[in-house]
Amino acid sequence: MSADRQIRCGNCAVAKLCLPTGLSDSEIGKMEEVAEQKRQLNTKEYLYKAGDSFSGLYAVRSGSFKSVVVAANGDSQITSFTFPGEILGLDAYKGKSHTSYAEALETSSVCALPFDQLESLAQRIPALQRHVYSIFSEEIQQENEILLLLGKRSAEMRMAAFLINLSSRYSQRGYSASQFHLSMSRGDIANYLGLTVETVSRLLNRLQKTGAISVTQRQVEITNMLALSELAGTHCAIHD
Amino acid sequence: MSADRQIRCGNCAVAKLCLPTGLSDSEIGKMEEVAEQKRQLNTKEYLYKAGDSFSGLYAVRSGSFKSVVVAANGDSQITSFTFPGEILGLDAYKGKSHTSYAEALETSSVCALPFDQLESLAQRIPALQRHVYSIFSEEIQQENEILLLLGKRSAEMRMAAFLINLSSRYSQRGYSASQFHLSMSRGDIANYLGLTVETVSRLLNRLQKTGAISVTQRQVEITNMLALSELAGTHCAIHD
DNA sequence: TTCCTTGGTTGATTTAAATCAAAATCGTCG
DNA sequence: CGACGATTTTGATTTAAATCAACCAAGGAA
Repeated sequence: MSADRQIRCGNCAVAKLCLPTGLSDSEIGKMEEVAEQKRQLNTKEYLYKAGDSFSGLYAVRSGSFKSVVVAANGDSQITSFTFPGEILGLDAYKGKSHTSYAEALETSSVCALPFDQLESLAQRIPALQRHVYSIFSEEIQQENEILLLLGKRSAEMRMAAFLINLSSRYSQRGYSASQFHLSMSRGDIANYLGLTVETVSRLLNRLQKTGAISVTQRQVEITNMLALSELAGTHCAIHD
Repeated sequence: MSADRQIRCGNCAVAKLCLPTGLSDSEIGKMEEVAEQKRQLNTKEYLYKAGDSFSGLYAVRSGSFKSVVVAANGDSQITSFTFPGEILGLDAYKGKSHTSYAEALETSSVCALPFDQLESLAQRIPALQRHVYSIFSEEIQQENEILLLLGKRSAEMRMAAFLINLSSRYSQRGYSASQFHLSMSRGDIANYLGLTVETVSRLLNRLQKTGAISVTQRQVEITNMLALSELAGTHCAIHD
């Protein structure tokens, strides 16, 4: 357990994403006391399952996850993919148990942030408090965007928007915006976008034929970002 | 301004929904100091518009609202309907400006909760702090449910689930679970459910023909709740 | 009253994406 | 290595819901 706590937020690669800016060294030290290193997770391992009691939030250090809600009749919907520096488990605070499960898409590691400790630390560090609110608020914003995608967009627009979203998140993390590896299966993409695997496969093919992207298995290269964003309909239409 | 502050949470009909339980009288008093009465809004008036700077949250006292995100190309998606006792404006904390607009669906009134004051009060009243987290967390849970609806459900299932959702929210507020008035237009319902007006109209008609509901203009009566929930697919399928 | 406008319904037709079906490719494990 | 299962692709067919097109009813304004 003591070994588990060897967390150094100060030199963590993703701290700039999961910690508020402008914390003093001593405040970072307090944060490090709260954060616990969780075990590494292998592909398909669960970080938590639906119904698990809520203990706190998780900050992804490496790898990636999918969050899935399951309906009474068994069918499920991926509500988000989570990358390093992003936070998991926000749905569970109310009701004190998880309403979704989180599954590792590849070998991944997380920091556990026990909520009671985070809460009392945030009580004393206003910047942290505000950061916690920001995290919640950002999650809501993101879900609003997906709602827009699922409610109003064609299959092709969804696919294009999805790739652009991934691209910008990778580049935020210092990776290439134009070349990246999909950690999720075609089935996962389909589920997330409210489509079928077949449609996803065909769409990737079509986007490749039009020259917007180039796909080899799970390796994606965006070869024409402008074309892709026009397909996504995310650029401003008022220009002619 | 002084008149505007005549808020009495202590005897507000919806306080049990928007305040945490178990606050002392003096704590309720503090809350009343923070809450400002906002003007009444008429149908189609905006509580806030996209881009408005974030000042705080709003608790609906009476009436109802729709929250709408607008895409770059102009099309819009209703992300939620909000009823008395529920909270509006959660998307805006991060970034300090609203990413959606909120429009009154009927004559409505709200309490404004300036976030900086709410924040510092919550800092001193842990129960309130936890309540604020709960509100955020619940919002995320609700959006997850709609995501499931939009991603995986047929038009009929969406419609049935929508009516059941409204029914349970009305009954929570002490109104009839089986008879209620829709404050939103067919177009709003269609937009929210990712359908067209025509489809919504046809579906309501079909549900009426099967005997699950009875509709006259915006007045709805659920005549067979079991049938409706079977159509919604929300009941547990493991029973035969 | 009559003319508009807005909201809602109904019917015919089209189409995007699902479904059904099969083959190809990949990964991994004995 | 070969074989089995899982994932992905490709093709043919179906279908649920969108689109297109009238039409109707309820208010408001003139």
